[in-house]
Amino acid sequence: MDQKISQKVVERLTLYHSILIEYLEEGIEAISSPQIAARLKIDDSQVRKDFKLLNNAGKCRVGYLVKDLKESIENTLGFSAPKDAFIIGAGNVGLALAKYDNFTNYGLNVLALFDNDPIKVGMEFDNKQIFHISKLPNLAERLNVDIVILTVPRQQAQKVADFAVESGIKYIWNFSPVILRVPSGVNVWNENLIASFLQFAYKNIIGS
Amino acid sequence: MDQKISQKVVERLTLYHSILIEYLEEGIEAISSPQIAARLKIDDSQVRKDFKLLNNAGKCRVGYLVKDLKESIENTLGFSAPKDAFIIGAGNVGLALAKYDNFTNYGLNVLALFDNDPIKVGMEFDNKQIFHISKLPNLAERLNVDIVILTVPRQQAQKVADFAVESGIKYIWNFSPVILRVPSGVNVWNENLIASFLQFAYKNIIGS
DNA sequence: AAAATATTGTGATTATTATCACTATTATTA
DNA sequence: TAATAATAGTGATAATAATCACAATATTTT
Repeated sequence: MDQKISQKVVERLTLYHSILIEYLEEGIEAISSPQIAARLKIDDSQVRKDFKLLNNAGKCRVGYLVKDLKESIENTLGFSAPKDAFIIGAGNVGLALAKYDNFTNYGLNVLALFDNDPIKVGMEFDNKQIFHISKLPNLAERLNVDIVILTVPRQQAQKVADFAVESGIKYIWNFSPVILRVPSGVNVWNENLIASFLQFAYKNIIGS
Repeated sequence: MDQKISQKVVERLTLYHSILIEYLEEGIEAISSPQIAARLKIDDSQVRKDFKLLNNAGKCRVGYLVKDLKESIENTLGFSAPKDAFIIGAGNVGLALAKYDNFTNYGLNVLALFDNDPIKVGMEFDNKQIFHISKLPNLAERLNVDIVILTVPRQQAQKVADFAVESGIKYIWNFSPVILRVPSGVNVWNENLIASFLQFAYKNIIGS
């Protein structure tokens, strides 16, 4: 599949999706590009061009069918292709994500958690067992998991990431505020909450 | 202050900052643009142009001073201008963020949490009290707080946001997967974790 | 001291992204 | 039925962002 859709567009697709859920719940069948654009404070032609990429045609004077559009976005973003993952780090963030069971509806199944704290190991959270980190290589191979959500403290992040890579992990969703060094072939996505707040603060509070 | 620095640059500044912390901890005094660029897999001239915006000069054949650069970024991003905030929603995500005490080092002080669950109200978490949501207007005014971190379930997000706005809140860091409707003058920053994962998955797993 | 090398700083170029302006179409209203 | 209005679709244009290329400079090596 050719990556014809840019990251910018993918980001907007997720925003459109949130709005479509709302419309669906309200029982509204059609939505127009100016309506969406107004909600997101963007240009309406942008919205139409994005939908064009999904091969989702609208109807003049009516708009787009909410149901079809939602399904188009879900197909494009891979909701229906379930991906199994582990969480490494059973701290507050790790546990919060483990209970975020909505993930499953979006194609992400968290199968288990890992930690090195003997008190946590053996416990269960939201039907997910917490294993000792040493069990990672074995379970990753047996369950064929190559995605981890990394929520360990900053100081341990690189070391744990190295271990995950040795265990065959190919995709790391990294919540530690660290730029991980990984070999080529391994993909990292950074979710730095503090950094995100700083961007918000700069845009709205400081830099204006 | 004129907003001379674009969001894209601000985003990179937060990434540079993570790397600078690492260098500082290792006791390395200088860092070069190619070093940073290699870590982030971006162009080195990009790094230099970003630093130029901070008025932070480098030295040929040596690079930039880690300490100075880090301070420049922190000044620009407002680390030293403390901002008080409330968390609304004492669920898993809310509690995880409340314990994320690193926030304080980055200029964000969480003063208290709010919830509508009578069991949670009155409890304390990481020295932060959980108040009933009805106390929000009063406390926001008394403590002069106009920033909230919204971590309530999707179904209640808009209603709670409306209430927060009525209470004088001007900045909402929104963790609910909902596009909030707010009056002009109120700023929303969306942190949709599921959407973020979908972007990651599309980029690396699906769309390639 | 001279040559080689690594690095900054930056103008020029290219690529990407967003906006504008307009036509075609379809539903609604007079 | 004709006029009006709202909307999709889209090429052209503008704005923004990233990359390239290279001169200037400082350090290191020979």
